[in-house]
Amino acid sequence: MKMSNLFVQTLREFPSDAEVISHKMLARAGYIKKLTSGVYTYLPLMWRVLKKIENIVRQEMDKAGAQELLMPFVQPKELWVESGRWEAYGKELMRLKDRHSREMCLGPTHEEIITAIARDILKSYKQLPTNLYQIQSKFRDEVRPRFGLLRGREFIMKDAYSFATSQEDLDKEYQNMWNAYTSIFKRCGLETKAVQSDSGAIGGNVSHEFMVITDTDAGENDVFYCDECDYAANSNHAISNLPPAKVIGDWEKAIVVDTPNVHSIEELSEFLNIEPSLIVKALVYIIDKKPVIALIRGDKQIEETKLLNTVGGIEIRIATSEEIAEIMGENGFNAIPGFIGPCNVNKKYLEKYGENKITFVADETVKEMKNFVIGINETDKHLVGGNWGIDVDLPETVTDLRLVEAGDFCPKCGKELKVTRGIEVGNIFQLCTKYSKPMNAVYLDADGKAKPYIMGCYGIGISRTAAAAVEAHHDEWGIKWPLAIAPYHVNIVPVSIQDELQMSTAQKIYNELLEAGVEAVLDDRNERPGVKFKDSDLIGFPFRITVGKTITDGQVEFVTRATNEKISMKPEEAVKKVIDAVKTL
RNA sequence: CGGGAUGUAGCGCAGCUUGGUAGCGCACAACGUUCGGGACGUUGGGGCCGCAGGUUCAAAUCCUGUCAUCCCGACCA
Repeated sequence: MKMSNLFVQTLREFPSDAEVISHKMLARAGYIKKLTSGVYTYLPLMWRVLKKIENIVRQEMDKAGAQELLMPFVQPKELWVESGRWEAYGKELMRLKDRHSREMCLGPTHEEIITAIARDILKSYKQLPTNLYQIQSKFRDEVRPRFGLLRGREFIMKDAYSFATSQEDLDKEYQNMWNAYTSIFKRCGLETKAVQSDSGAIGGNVSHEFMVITDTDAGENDVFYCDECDYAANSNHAISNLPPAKVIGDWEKAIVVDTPNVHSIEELSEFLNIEPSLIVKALVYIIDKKPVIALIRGDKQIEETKLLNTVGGIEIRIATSEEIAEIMGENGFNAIPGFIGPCNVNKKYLEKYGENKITFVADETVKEMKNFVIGINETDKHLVGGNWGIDVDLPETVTDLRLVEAGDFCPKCGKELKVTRGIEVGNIFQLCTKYSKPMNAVYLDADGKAKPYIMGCYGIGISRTAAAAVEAHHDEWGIKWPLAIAPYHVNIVPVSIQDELQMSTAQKIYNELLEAGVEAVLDDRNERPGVKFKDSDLIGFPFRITVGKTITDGQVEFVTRATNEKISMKPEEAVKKVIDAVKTL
């Protein structure tokens, strides 16, 4: 490709609406153009990168025995009603109506469709196991799209779905996909860590996310990991053992004390001069419009995903002061946050809301607490020296709701956990019968009985992987693409196109590389050398061959973008170096 | 959905306080001088100043509404 023909416009400045480095770089280097919030055009350079990632994914998926197909992007409501997700998926599902007022949606993922296809075709255990995948644009109407390609609304995804007759076969396929993913990301030049995660709206039991580790804002997930063993988990799923803390108070018996204007755990611990770990913290949440009060040890935080899963809800948020007053405010109690508690709750307002009555849940940390401090739903008062079963009833539901912190102990080996940020580029789920059962997707087993498929699903964000690669590989001058996913392998830059020897040598190098199957660009523009070098660095060609004045001595300059190392050598050596590097792919 | 901000040429911005019919840099086109890390000069093309109302002789500028975009929070494959 001649640079003069390449459809690209690099910018002198970063666009003002870009926040993270991958977005800034890709926009400035002419890879992407925003159409509307969270929706981007992939310009020719970007499309080449995406196709390369797709091809790596395709090769590894095919090698792993999966078969590619392509499902429709627009989907009918009926299938989503069958799976129960027309209600459950929430506002992220982009819904629309056709001219007959039939309700449809844009595919955010394809479990419903693939399950419907499978049940029509996979009738016998003899056809199983099998794994089907596609690479396609998805649409999710994100509340707040941001970070360019990292969290767009429209994005390209590879999604695979496996069908098996047993948990053993699912386990096998899960491991098979795990291995394929490891190869895929490695080939893309990305270091990833597989971490345990919550399965979210997709549902199911076991799941792992493949994270590109990056300690920047672009990493939207907190990952807890252990250096000593292989434990690693997303914060929404991580568990830990706690360092010792004081959980038994010094009070002889339970008494109510005045705690005027004390609204937070911090203030309360200061006021009473005690450890926060002696206080039972009560937080009022609204989950799917119903009030939920969650109890946890005062020095710990609630992990909302865990709470949501415990209650079985979809939408979660902290209640407003007004709502707390509405829900809890009775008997002269102002219901100011800070004095809420599970005890002393008037039966009247437990029942007042009918189906929306208050649910109480507790984190495991509170169970072991004794002689503790707790809110009793009375303004400016707390109970000290309280005990479960005597002064306060422990909620029926006691489970892990706690957000892990760095410094907690690894649940596997007991060493201290560390935290880092990660970009999720892939995930694998064991769905089991989550979709096959409600959708009545069954096969006939050897014993002649109809059984639901044991399913798994496996996703890779193609466009997100490209952005993550930029996050991982760049410097102040621009992108440093890994060779395997770079839009072109090499850029050949004659310093002056007026110089006949420079130009003819560059042209010769270019021709030789093209003939060898190398993806080369010849910068034949009548620009000053500085412009060409800046563009070359910004666009991120893995190699640059500069043909300048030293060509009179038979030398060209060979630049490796990854290290910015420059070496003087003969043209034929430079050609060989590029060909050799490309051969390793 | 809460809080904050911004919409003026492809990109980055000024002009708005104090209304008088739009400007700068980059990019683009032409010519000339340049030519190893984003050159310089001259000339030129490109804007319903987000949109709709209102006030006014006159609105990019003041008022109201609306839409869009971005940031923080909330939420999240």
